[in-house]
Amino acid sequence: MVVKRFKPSISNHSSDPSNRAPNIWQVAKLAGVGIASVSRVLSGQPGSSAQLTSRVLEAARQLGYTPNVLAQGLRRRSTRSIGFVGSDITNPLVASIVRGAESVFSSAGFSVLLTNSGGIPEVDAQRIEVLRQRLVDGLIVLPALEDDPSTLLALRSTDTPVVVIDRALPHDLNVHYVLSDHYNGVGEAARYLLENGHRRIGLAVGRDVRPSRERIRAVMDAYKMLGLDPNVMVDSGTLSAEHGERSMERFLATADPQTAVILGGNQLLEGALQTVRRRGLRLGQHLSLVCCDDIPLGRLYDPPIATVMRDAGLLGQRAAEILLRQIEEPHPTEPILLSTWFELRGSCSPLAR
Amino acid sequence: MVVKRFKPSISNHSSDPSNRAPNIWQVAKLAGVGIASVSRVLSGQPGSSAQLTSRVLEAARQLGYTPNVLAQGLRRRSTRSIGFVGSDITNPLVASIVRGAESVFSSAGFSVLLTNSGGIPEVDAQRIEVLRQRLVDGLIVLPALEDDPSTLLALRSTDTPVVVIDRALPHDLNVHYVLSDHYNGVGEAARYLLENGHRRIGLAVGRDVRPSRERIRAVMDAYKMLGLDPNVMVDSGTLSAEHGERSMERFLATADPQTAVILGGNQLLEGALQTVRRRGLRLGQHLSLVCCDDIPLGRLYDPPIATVMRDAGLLGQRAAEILLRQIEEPHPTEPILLSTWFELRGSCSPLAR
DNA sequence: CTCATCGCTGCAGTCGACTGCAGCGCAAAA
DNA sequence: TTTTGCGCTGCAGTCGACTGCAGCGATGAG
Repeated sequence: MVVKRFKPSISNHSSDPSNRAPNIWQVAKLAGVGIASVSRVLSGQPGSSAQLTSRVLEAARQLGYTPNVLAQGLRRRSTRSIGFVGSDITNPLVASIVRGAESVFSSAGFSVLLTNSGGIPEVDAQRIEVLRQRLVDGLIVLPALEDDPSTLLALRSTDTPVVVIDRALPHDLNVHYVLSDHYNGVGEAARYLLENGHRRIGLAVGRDVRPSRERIRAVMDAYKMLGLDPNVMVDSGTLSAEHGERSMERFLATADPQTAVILGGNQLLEGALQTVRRRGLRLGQHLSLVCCDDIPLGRLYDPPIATVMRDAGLLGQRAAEILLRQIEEPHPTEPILLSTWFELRGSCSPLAR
Repeated sequence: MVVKRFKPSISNHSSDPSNRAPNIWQVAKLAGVGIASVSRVLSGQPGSSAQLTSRVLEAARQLGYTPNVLAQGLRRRSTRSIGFVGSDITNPLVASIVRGAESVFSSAGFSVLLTNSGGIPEVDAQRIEVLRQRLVDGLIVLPALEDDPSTLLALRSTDTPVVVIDRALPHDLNVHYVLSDHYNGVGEAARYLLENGHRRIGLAVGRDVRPSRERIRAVMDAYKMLGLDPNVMVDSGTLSAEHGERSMERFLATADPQTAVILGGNQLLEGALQTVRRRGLRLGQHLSLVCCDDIPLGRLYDPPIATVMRDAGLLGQRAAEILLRQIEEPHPTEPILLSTWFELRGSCSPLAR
């Protein structure tokens, strides 16, 4: 007798059984069919007559039944959820990535667990661990550092597929990559500057992660490509307004000040502009400025900020697509490289001389 | 014999049992104690000797055991997860709210399921339904509309606590509120404008939701407060750059153009500035502009954009705190009202005349 | 009339943790 | 020595869905 399940529970468990969500047994009873049949119909398995199918669906509809995802997950060993680990959703770039990924996931019936690490590697690690415990079916990560032991350990002890965005982790990690081709866009920008007379370029970058390295390499190579001796002042730090402000000061405070500056990250822009304003400089006149990653008002700033653009939403979408494919069936993949491009705007101009 | 659990399974279930995560039985075996004791120790229930406790903890540590959240959730009827329903994480305001909420939740051991509706009420409803099926312990919602039947139906059929941010839903809904005091901040702004000679104020707002209504009321009341006849041109629509652009055109295209404009939402700013630029106007000179909700570059724009500010992160934090308290024990609450304030910047100035 | 086939049912075990209960061993108190 | 009590164990049932298996009734073919 299955009915025993519904006699008053011995346990003093919290909620009143009467207002509990309907379960599969109630559907089976109402439809006058077996539990196995309900399960098979609702999971879309073949081998049920049309009549059986419609009776089950009707009963489920009447009761407003939806399978309990916990029980389902326990049995099926999958939660149809994925975890996102990023520094800070407040960064428009990260927000766009999440947005792009979430739209792909939600149409595939997956939910996204969002976490923020504040750019602290240990927190990255801790969040990855939490998501592992939550049995997510996959992870999208944008770690603060590429070689932090705790982060790497956490990633290694995860056995779900992982897609890493815009970072290059040690080769022994079994992860998949979606990367931006910073080299290309920043190269374009640097070549524009060099071809227009600039010779001293300041480059502010974040910590030692792939985007920073690629940007440095791109600027260096631009000099070489044009047969010039590289003369780049690189200032690295953590991406923040303060760093932008400090870098800009450093670039301008030398005996031979830089005539052009490339900011490797939109978080630097606010601080850099602060300095520009404080010094009473006019962009595109006294100084050429390029920023990496678009910012809403960048195009409307006076002058508009020349920018190395990329499609952040696409980054998230691609990551989601790869992850879904990996969840379906794991297999090795080549890193995906998405383009960036230089958009010339008023903050950049030929060197007046 | 509990051991039978570990003989080769009859079912052809997918994953190899050998690399499965350890379960409570394995911990009990290794520690040489009973399952019940392991459970009690790990759930922090009293009545275990220090020795038992340490043996259990040691065994759990050795195996790298963490309780299976699905099994736990199934039994305990709670997932320690909450759902966030918002229009678009790409909006910096929403991002800050999520960030604020997430930090509170994660330190309480809760995870956040993020969804985006794109501002479409039916999608709001669908997302709420998905989250209900996922058995979230609570919801934070920022619905696109206040009276959409599908959204309201979805909210009504949810039996977890709900916190609504910046919206006023029908009274019969059993939800909790965290609101911004738009009336105050916009009122300040309007009074500043009126006291400085402006008489024709354009007000662009979003759809008919609480913030829009409060902003309209605030501007109207500002006129009355100063003994003036309200002369406000209100243009409502969906918050977007296009709407900002159109509104601004309308405000300026009349025989008696508005001399000051208040934008009820930062998404309008980009479009509005577009129009300003196209018409060759100088803010703070030919036209005074106030924007609601700060934008990163707003302060550095030339001229800086006067803004009705609010602490969006706090909005999220408060919502999270209320929700956690409701999850612990449901009880009625008063709406929480968080302040907004007017920050005068260069885009606003006394009417030259 | 018999036998095979088809469509379905009911059973029972499984996923992993939780918990009320009976009971046991040991130690201290009576 | 008996009693009491504490700390713990083992059992079994529970949460809800899934699934392999045996089997049953109806149908149609031989």
